[in-house]
Amino acid sequence: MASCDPKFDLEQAFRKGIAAAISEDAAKTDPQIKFSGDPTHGDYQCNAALSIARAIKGNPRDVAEKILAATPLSALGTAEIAGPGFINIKLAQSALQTMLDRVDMDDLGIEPAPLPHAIVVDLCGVNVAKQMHVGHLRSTILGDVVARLHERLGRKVFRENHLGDWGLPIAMTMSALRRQKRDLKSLTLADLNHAYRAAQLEAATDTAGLEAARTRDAGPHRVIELETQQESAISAEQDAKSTLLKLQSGDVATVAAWQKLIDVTMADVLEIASVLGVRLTNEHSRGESFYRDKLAPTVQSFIDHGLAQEDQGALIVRIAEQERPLIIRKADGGFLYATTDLAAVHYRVAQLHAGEIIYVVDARQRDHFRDVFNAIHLIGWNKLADGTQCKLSHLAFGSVLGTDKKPLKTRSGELFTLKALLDEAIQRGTDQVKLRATQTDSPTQGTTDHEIAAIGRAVGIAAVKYADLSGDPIKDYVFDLDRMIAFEGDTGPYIQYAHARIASLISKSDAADSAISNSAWKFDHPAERALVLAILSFPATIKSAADLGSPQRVCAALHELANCYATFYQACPVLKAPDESTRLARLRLSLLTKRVLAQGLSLLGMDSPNRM
RNA sequence: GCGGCUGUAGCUCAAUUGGAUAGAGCACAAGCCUACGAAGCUUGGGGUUGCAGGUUCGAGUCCUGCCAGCCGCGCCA
Repeated sequence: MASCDPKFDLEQAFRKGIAAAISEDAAKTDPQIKFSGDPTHGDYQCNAALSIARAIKGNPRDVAEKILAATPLSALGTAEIAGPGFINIKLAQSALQTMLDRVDMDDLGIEPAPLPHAIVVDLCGVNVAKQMHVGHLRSTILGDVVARLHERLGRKVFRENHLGDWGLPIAMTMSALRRQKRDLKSLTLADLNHAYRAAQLEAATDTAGLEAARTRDAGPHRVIELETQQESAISAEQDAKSTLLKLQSGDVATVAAWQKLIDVTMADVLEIASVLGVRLTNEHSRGESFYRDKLAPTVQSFIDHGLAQEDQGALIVRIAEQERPLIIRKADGGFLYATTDLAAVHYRVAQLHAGEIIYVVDARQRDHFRDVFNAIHLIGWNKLADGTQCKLSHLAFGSVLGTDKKPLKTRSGELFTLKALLDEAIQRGTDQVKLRATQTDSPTQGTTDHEIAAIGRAVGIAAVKYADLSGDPIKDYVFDLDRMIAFEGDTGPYIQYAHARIASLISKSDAADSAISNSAWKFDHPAERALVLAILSFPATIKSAADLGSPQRVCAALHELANCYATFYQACPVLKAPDESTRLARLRLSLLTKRVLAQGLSLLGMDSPNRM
């Protein structure tokens, strides 16, 4: 099967050239084929001559000459040497046509790249009783897109929603609810969230205050005052601990209440996932409680391997060259977050046969994951049955900040909920679609209310997701409602717009599909050529986006493609092309662009409506 | 104190992992709907890439040292 990737073909050719002109050794290094940003430099360039020249102490231009002379470019195109030793390549029309034929198939040139083992994507990670806020958007959609990319390449993916459904916080919430005498039957997530926050405040606030007062030698009156406040917190904590004990020992009423909290939380999570177009259902939920029976054996394994030791009553794992150990059992005998994560890795490798586990989790947990991964390596739980090693990676993302660069809060002091954001986005999207549908000459005129709602939703959601996915995940980002729900410029709706425009063009053309798909490729105008190159680079972008876990690459490629199309659309009349063969060729190019755009949007979990 | 991340146009972000003149969007200014959707296109202004060194044909990218901001740092998750 011919390749549809100019870069790949050029790499093959230049490797041969380098092997013949320099040495087999030199050919093993990257031939450094890059897409030319500047069309005056050709389509692609080979930058290998410069680094090879240094290695063999030769003159870069001479080296480039030699390499080029030995490179079997043949039908691929022509090349010339420029600057200090760049080899600029202009691809031949015939070669591009062959590649277009390859892309213009059912798989759009994206060939399967399966892996021997499954990939686990740990995403979403909400806590029971906590409402999803905008911070959860990132883990959920980043994880979903990473999963989609791997799935598209034919890889087995497990989406694991490592729900925070076990431990003291949930017990605190339960005991708070009981003390408030809440009827669990009519419980909403907002109530839960409220109780959760109240419980957190009760327990946390004044511990910190008291500590501070003591360490800073505050006056005795202040300390006593705080200690008095502390008493209620302590009694609340006692109550929570006894609730936790009941839960852990399987007390029927407590377990039933616990299940109720999970149900209420999950109903909301799954609804949001559905609105977001994220593939996440109940079957992907494997929360902390799933591992509860595996915690003691996990700790025992570390003891048996001689990796755990007691320290100040707690059980710790020492990690080389690191001052702070990883605590796997508390002095009171309880287990921690880290214990659960260790057990989860074990399960995922041993039972799910994961060749890679990708944790899509907040960057603040970096140290935690580093320690857990190190502990896993120590005990060897990353080894698969066939002897290969599971790769443990943390796809860390930054925090969501307000425009004042402080943690996001609304005026009331409540966190901005994810639901509120999505509702607003859908509302604005719908308003916009509705407005356009009433304008004369609008292609959406006569659209039913039902369709308008569907399109408005697609546009609004795409805007929000694109805003989050198009940047580097590691950076904190400033939450700006207007920016996240923008429909113009470098946005999701911009891509959708290019797609809808093409759909409208094709339907107006009255050309039979077969006539379009049987026409000959033709692209003489620079805008057409740029569009062709953008199409051809897409499959490789998908592969690298999957391997690097970078959805932003997909966004950038789609924006580039949509932008090339917009320029082409402006410069090259399609329906009123000068002659029939040009008309059909441009229709074919448009149709292929439409399919690639739809594919890209789908990988980002966005709809591609035909009208908007 | 120790460790990590970040610093690019007025604002929000890119930069094919060391390549040629650092690019987009927003905002601003000027054009383009009697050719197919103006959620669009074209053009313009706007930069000492936090600072100072270093490595080399070549640095926003790698190294060293500073500065600033954010985050993390034993029995919460």
